[in-house]
Amino acid sequence: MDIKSENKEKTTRNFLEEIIENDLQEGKVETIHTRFPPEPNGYLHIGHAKSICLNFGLAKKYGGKTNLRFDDTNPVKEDTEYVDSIKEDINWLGFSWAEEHYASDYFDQLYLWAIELIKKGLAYVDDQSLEEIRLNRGTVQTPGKNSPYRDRTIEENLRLFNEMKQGKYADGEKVLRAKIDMSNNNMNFRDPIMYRIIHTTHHRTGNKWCIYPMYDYAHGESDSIENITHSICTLEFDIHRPLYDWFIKQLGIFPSHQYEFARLNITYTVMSKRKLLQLVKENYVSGWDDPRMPTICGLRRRGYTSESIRNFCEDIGVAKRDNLIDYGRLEFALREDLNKRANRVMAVLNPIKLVIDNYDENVQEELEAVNNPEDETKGMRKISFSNTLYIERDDFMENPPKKYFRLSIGNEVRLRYAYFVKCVSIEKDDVGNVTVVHCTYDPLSKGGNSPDGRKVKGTIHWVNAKDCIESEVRLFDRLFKEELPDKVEDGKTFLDNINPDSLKVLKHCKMEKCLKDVTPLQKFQFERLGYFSVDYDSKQDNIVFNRCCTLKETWNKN
RNA sequence: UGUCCUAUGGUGUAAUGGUAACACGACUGAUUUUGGUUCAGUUGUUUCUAGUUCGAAUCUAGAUAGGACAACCA
Repeated sequence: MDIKSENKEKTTRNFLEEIIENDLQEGKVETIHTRFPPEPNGYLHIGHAKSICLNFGLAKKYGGKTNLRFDDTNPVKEDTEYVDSIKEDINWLGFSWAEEHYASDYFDQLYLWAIELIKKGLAYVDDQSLEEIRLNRGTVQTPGKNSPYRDRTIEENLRLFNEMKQGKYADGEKVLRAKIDMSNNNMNFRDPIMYRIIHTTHHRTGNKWCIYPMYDYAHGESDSIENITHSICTLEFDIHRPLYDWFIKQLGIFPSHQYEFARLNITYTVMSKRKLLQLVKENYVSGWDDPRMPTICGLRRRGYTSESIRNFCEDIGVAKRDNLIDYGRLEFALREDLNKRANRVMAVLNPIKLVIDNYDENVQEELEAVNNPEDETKGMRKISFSNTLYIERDDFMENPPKKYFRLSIGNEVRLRYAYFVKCVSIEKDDVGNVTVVHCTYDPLSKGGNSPDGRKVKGTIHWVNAKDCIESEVRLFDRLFKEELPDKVEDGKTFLDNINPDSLKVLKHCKMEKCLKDVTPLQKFQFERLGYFSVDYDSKQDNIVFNRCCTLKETWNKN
């Protein structure tokens, strides 16, 4: 354990750590200050977790701090429902922010700075329509054309901008633009829009404003106001950095700097908020927290621990090249964590009755079982045993293949923590399905070992049919059939790649009675089956378990 | 037919001009009262071409490939 954690200690640095260490060393900054800037227009997903771990992790590592700032500059998409869920998820992940801010807190300051830019001749009010602006912007290969309103006087711009703020104009009638360069190779420099008119109630500022700043104008300034030293974002903002720097330079304010990393992609999942929203709105899943969703709340409900998610984010590293992480990496992180912390218990998902012919049907005895072989402190528990049990239907075969270690007629196996049993006969129904497996047991093998030293190859799990409880179990498979759900032929969408069999609900599963008083999110390993987490839908008389993931299977791979 | 970013095993990530390594996966084997865990081992890598250098994954140039950019989104 010590050796392992020592080995895990990282001796190398990623590119962001290098930048920070250089900045610290050269005295460019005294201490670092990062921020996590979600727009409250959707739930956080595993890609955000990477960003959260980076921003909070880096600050923590170098003794700095991290702000939470909601990037709420577009009232038509944003809602307090989302700010609440975002805060909950960050906390659950195990991070706490130094300060909580909203871009909307800075609307007054931003407005003043816009006036300053107008006065410097660096911004103007444009009357062109949306279409005209788009047309005159040119393309990536051809330069744009100056707006006919580009050379209005400062006085006129000031008056018009004020009238925009007063609500004198309708949505889309006018915008405020930075006056930069309509033929710049970087499209972001072709007189980017700073303010647009939106007559919509904002979740925080209500109806105070009808003009709202665009991302490019608001983000860098917000960073600057908060003295953010390292503004870390994803690669697609790389091309915005020159503009980010331009506004800060023209305003002469605190020079925050932006650094970009490659966003997380995982096989068999989609990560865009728009698409996740669509899955929710169109009922492909039960909600943002559906256990098949890659959202933080979905993963939580699926049974992921925050530690496993943090470990995952640490393991995958960070760089500037595009990446596609195997879904199995996430599962590995979960298994690694749950193996240590989840108590083991026996449950039969697809039951078949097993009757022990030579065991007294009036007797019920108690046997001892280990709660967690990886953690002695978890102790032991009693499990009850009788002549009538349930075992997994898969654990019996009438005509077993070559390397089958489980029950078949004439074969002996160990019932975990109980006895050796040998199958002597079976019963079938009219259509030929096996209904009862009859066995004899070896009384001397109590606890699972025979005094004569004879070995059995297989050990199977079971529950006592006479006092087990029943519950519901939900099994999940990947939500999409394709590794890259977004990669589709013309005319198709990612929705065409949805896996129709991603949810399987099992009722009347048989459980050890010790599971009767569980609470949501409590986790167990059902021996030989996988890790399971108690779902929020659980009722006193119908506990629901979600399968987090299976155990690793090293046989039967085809 | 523009500008910018990127290119290391199957997948990720290191190596900061000096022995290409770590994790996951895959495959062997050992241990095992979970076909789990654990342990030991095997497999397999610098996109290409030229240049600089005693020496290049690393620096330079070109090529190729992938990605980003033409929202009154963030």
